[in-house]
Amino acid sequence: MASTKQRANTEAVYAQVRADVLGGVHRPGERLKFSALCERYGASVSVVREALSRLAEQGLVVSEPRIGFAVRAMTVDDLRDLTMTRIELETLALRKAIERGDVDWESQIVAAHHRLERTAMFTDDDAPPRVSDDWEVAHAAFHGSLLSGCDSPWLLGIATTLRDAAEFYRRWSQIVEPDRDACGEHRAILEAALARDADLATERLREHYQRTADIVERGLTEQDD
Amino acid sequence: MASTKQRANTEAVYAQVRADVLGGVHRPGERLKFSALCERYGASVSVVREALSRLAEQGLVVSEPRIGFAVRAMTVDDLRDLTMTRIELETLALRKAIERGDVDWESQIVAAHHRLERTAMFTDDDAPPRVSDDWEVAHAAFHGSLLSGCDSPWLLGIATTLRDAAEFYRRWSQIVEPDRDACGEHRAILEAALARDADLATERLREHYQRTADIVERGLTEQDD
DNA sequence: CAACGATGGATATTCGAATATTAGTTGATT
DNA sequence: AATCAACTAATATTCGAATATCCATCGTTG
Repeated sequence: MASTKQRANTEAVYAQVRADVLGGVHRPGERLKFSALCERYGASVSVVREALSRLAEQGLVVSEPRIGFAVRAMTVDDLRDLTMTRIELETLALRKAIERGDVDWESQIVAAHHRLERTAMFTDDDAPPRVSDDWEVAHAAFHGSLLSGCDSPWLLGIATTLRDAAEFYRRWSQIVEPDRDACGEHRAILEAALARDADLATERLREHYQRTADIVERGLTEQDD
Repeated sequence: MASTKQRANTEAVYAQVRADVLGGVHRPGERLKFSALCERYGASVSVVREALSRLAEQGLVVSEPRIGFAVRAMTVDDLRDLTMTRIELETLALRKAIERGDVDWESQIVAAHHRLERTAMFTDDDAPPRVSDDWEVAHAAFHGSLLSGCDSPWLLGIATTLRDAAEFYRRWSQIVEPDRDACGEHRAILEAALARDADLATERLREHYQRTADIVERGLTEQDD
């Protein structure tokens, strides 16, 4: 916002580029040129390069040495692999969370779900109804809180990486599915988790993710750009 | 090899720093100063910085903004979490590999195992017997090949990250365990995989990793530095 | 006409100096 | 003697210019 020529710091630029890739500012497959990015983020090549190489390390952008960086491309195969891996991993984490989670964890997931339920899913100002940023944040927070009880930094770290990749896909297939009761699905997962029914909770989580992936895949093959 | 003042390229420096961290050149917890690294690798700060930030992204080194980088510290808690996560994940991958793997995969694991079996485990030139680099490479290749049949880039990528972290621990607790029959353990895993017995193979893999982790943990608490 | 090589513009990569930050030390004040 | 501020040395961070590489275009040669 401030147009003052302040020194940019890597962490901020990194976070912004990441948010922009996740948020759909840069299209999948699009090349990310230094000149353009430096201007956009008001930083020098060094800090932009560091941000991009970190993002490349986590797979959100790809790096072709001596050629440049580009936003990760989306393919059906990759989406399926990602979905499968994510389901398996989160199943594992959720199971542990249900087994180990204490009252603190229960409070957290109840709170996160409440916030999600009370956040409007769509923007009402934009002409084409779009999923609101607030909802995306609350949604990620709810799913994150579910796993947080598993008490395994490694598992949580991996799950976060996979969630980011999945969010990237979701953003680009904003097919409005009016029939779908996402709210009810979340509530059902929450209830099973609170009831400490690991089999039921993980099965509901699996269906939830699979359903989303199917919608995304349909959108992907239809537009087919 | 040529000591000529050629331009260093990031990829090479990254690979070398990574190998040195994994190989034990830099001690756990040790600070990584730019001046020293630039000299050691004959590169400028930019390329060293990029290498370190990528390594930080995958958790092998830690970054404290404005303070510097340091090699990841080792703790018993982290080791246990890592081991558990790795076992769960590789179990998943191995199960899929056994289910989906074709003759090509079978050939690969047989070949990798043969090489491992024929590689000397210890160096005979060094005064204190140390696990040889060749064996480390062959060992990583064997375990990698076991999972390679699972046909899931995401799963394989995560497994590689975890394997690197585990290797880091292993390097620093080179307790010679003369009684252990590592060779036999590998053969047993191979045989179960070839027999397509997923339950047996994953159980043997789990025991194999758990045994290693226990040894590492013992070394960790004993030296206690 | 096809294949190959040269040329120039666009772009990524690397460098080293300039700048900002931290941490340790000295010296002054209470 | 203890506390804190100012200074200094060590170090990380950022910048923009210099360099190397890629890619498309055009001309040359067989």
